[in-house]
Amino acid sequence: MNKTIFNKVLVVEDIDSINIAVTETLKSFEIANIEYVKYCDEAFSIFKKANEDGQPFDLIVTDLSFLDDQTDINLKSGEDLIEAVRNLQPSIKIIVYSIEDKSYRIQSLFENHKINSFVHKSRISIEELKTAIQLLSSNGKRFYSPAIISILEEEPMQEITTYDVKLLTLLANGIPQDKIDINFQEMGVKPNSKSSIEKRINKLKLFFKANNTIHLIAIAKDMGIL
Amino acid sequence: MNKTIFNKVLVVEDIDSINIAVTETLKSFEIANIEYVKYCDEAFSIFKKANEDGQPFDLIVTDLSFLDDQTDINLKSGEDLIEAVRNLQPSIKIIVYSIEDKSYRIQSLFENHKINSFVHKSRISIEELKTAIQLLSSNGKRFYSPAIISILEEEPMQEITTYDVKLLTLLANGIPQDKIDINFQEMGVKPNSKSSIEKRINKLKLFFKANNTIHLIAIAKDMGIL
DNA sequence: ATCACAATTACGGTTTCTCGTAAAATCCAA
DNA sequence: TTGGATTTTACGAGAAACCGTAATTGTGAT
Repeated sequence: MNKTIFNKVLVVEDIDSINIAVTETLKSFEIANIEYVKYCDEAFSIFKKANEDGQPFDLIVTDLSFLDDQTDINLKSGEDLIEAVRNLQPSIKIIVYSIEDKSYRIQSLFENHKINSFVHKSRISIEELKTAIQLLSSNGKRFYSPAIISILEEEPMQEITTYDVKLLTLLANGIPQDKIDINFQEMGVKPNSKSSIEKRINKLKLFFKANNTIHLIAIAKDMGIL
Repeated sequence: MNKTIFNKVLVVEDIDSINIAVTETLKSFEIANIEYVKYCDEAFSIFKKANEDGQPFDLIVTDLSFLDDQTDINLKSGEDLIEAVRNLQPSIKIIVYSIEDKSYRIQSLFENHKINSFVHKSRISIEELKTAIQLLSSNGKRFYSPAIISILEEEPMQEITTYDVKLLTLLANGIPQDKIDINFQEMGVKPNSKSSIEKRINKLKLFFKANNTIHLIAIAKDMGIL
């Protein structure tokens, strides 16, 4: 029992206490080769070497955010790592193990980064991690932490486009509303008149029930959009 | 060796993987009684009972932020728990083990909550946690994670008062600038004329190098002040 | 009590943002 | 291609925020 199809697993997690517990959990499965690292860049170089040596990993368990300890960092986040890894070896299975609970970001993980499972760091996350690995091994099925599923369902959030994110980002960076048209023109972003920008900000305020633009940016920050 | 003066320790940490690793670490010391919980409220009731039974804890290791899983939560954060515990048993030793890295919040922990040590969750935090316990046990000395010391030193941040935080909070909650005077009057906050509020916002914008109020709130959010 | 200095408040002109309306451009179906 | 609807852009009046200055109040030292 506890046998999986996985022979070689890479754990990417910076915080040592979590890294220890996850690695320990993996040992309860009969996995021949478990490696763990605390930096994305290190993870990618180990991954790349294994691939070139004909001994590729078949599962990665990774966090999303990492402390920046040192200079000269190439891959700054789990997203960056996942993208680099997927380019090199599209078939790799990826489980994200993270505290993230913003629907916007989690949806993006599945849609843009094609991750296989998302385990939410929580009071019962080690059990969920085991389940995720079992499911992925036995029939390749995805796993979402149940607590996350309800979050994904309750807020469609499809309303928010990349256009909105660019707009909100400029506002949050202190660009005055009536200078944003210039920025958008330079960036080649399409509806870029003062009027359109004004209207879009208004829609966003309605959507997020914000009293004014300041409130809007605060809400966007809270929701993890910015 | 590895002997400490601590006989009864309470670990308060919601994420199971971390909880496991911390508890395991404590077992490497010769501590007779280690208990661990995943909720602040549960922590306090256990703490209180131990105190009443004449078997009080002499050390608490706690996180700061907790997922809210359930309804009817009394103590919502590590700060709340620490305050409740300090009221009941002022002599208790408290180590905070957290990912927090905002100077504003950490300073407040030492100044307002009189914690004994702060261990920053990091790639080397388990070793630091051991050091913190040893130091506290042998000569009652504080421990700050070295990475945090540099953060505390580089930004004095004493400029930011509770008045500023109240002001920024109202702005972030969508209260228009020229209605804040009314709010402050109702709250009994002292300088509360439109003019003073305006001036204070201006100072904050200078201090944080913000182009406008929107930018200011975004920066405050990023720095963890809000 | 009085003076000097700082903090707080008041106020007016200017800029920026807001909101409604309407013209112009674009898109899509018949 | 044409008409109708939607999207984008333009504009102006009113509201809110910004900025400089000045009046008022408060505080501490003598």
